Amino acid sequence: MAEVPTRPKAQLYDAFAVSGKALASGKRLELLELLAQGERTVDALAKAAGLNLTTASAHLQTLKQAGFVAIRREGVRVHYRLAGDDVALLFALLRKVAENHQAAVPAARDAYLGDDGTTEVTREELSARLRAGDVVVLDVRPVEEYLAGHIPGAVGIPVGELADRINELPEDCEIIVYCRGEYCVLAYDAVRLLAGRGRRAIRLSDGMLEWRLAGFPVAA
Amino acid sequence: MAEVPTRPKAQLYDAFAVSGKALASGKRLELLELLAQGERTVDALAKAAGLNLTTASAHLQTLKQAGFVAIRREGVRVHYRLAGDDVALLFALLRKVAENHQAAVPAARDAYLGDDGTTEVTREELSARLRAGDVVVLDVRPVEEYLAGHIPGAVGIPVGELADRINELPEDCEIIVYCRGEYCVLAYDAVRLLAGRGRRAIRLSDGMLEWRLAGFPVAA
DNA sequence: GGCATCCTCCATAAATCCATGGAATATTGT
DNA sequence: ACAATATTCCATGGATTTATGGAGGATGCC
Repeated sequence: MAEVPTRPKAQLYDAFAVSGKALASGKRLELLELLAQGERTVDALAKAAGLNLTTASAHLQTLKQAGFVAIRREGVRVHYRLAGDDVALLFALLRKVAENHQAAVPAARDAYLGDDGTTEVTREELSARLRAGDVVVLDVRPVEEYLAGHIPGAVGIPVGELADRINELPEDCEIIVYCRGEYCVLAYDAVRLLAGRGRRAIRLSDGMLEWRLAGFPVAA
Repeated sequence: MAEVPTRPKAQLYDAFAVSGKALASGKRLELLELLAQGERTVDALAKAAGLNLTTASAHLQTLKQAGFVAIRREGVRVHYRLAGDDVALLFALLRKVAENHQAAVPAARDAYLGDDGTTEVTREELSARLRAGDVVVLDVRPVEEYLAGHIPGAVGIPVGELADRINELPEDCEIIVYCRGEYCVLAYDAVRLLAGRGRRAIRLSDGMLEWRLAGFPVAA
C-alpha cells in the first residue's frame, strides 16, 4: 500500500479546514451575514454585531485568513467586503444544510423570528406583482445596506424608523417587506408592526442575500 | 432601536456554527470525503483516515451533532453515511471556495497531487467517449467504494493492485482514470503508473463526488 | 451464561480558540 | 512635529478542542 505522503495530504486538508474554521463561530457567521449586505468598516461591523472592536477585528482576521473577505483602505478606515459571491453561496448553503439536518435549528429559528403565521411570497411572485404595480416593496434594513444595493423599485425605511414614517407608505396597497435574508428578523418585526397598524403586509420568503445569489436585479 | 432579543439570535447562529465547526478540522474533512464515497463502519473509516479508533469516533460524533451524517446499526457494527447530498455539496463548495480564495490551497494541492501536466477530460467528454466505445474507464478507488457506486461501465482496480493487474486493461485503448474527487491522489498516481508502462492514460478532471452531484448516472 | 467484537463514553494533558484591555501602527489634519 | 482616529497587534485568563488510553455498553457467537 505504502501511501507514503501523508504529510502533504494533511496539509491540503488543513488548508481546507482553515476555511471551515471561519464558519465555526456564531459571531463570524453574523459578520458574514452583515458583509453579504455590502461592505462595511470594522467599527460599523463591530457595532452592528454587538462586538468589542478588537474582538470584531480578530474575527475579521480569521475570515481574511480563509480568504472569505477582502479589504479596501480609505484614509484611516478599512472597509471589509465579501471576497466573492461564492462565499455568500457557501454561507447560505451552510445555513440551509444546518436547517435541514440539525433539529435545533428550526426551533432556534422560530424562537428568534417568532413563528407567527405571516404569509410569504416568493421572489418570482414579488417580481410579477412589482411589474403589475399593485404592491409596494419595502426594504427595512439599515440605510447603508439599502444604499449598498436593494430590489429595484423598493422603498427603504429601516424598521427602527418605520413607526414614525409609516405615512410614507400608501394606504391601500399591499406591502411586501424584505430584509437581509432567510434568517433575518427585521422583516418579521416590520410585518408585525404594519399589521398592528391595520396595513396589509406580507414577507418575501427570504431576503437580499438569496435575491442576489439567484441572479435577480439589484439597484444601487 | 431596542433590539431586545440578542439571546435567541446568538442561539440561532451558534446552531449554524455547530455545522460550521464540523467543517473546521482537516481530519473531519477527510472523513467527509470518505463518506461521500459510500457508507462505512467506524473502524473502516478510522483505518482509511489513519486515525485512532476513539479519535475517529469522536470526530464522527461531531459530524453527527451537525447532522451531517446518519448511522445504520448492523449487528455489532455501526455504519456511517452522509445525511444527504446537500452535505456533499456543502463539502465540495467549501473546497472550491478555499481553492478560489486561499493562496495556500493551490500550493498544497500541487504538492500533494503532483502538478504534472497530465491531461484531463470533463464528465461530458467521458460520457461521450464511453458511448462511442473508444475508451476504457478505470475506477482506482478501494473495492468497497467501487462497489458502493461507480460510473456505469467502469472497470474497478484499486491503485494498489494496478501494477499486478494491468493486463486486465486492453492494450490499444485510451484509459480514462478517476477516483474520489477533485483533490484525490489516486487517479494521479494511477495515471503516472500507467504512463510509465507505456499506456495512454488520462484523468477525469474530478471524480465520483462531483460526478454524482452533477446528476450523472451511478451504477451499484 | 461467558466471551469476543465493535463502538461510545470518560478522564486527562496539550494545544488552540475566544473575549478583552492596553500598547503599537498607520493615516489624516493642524 | 503633534494630536486624533481607526485598526491591528500583543498578552492574558478562561473555555473549548484534540488525541489518546482505559472503562463501559451493546450485540452476536459459542
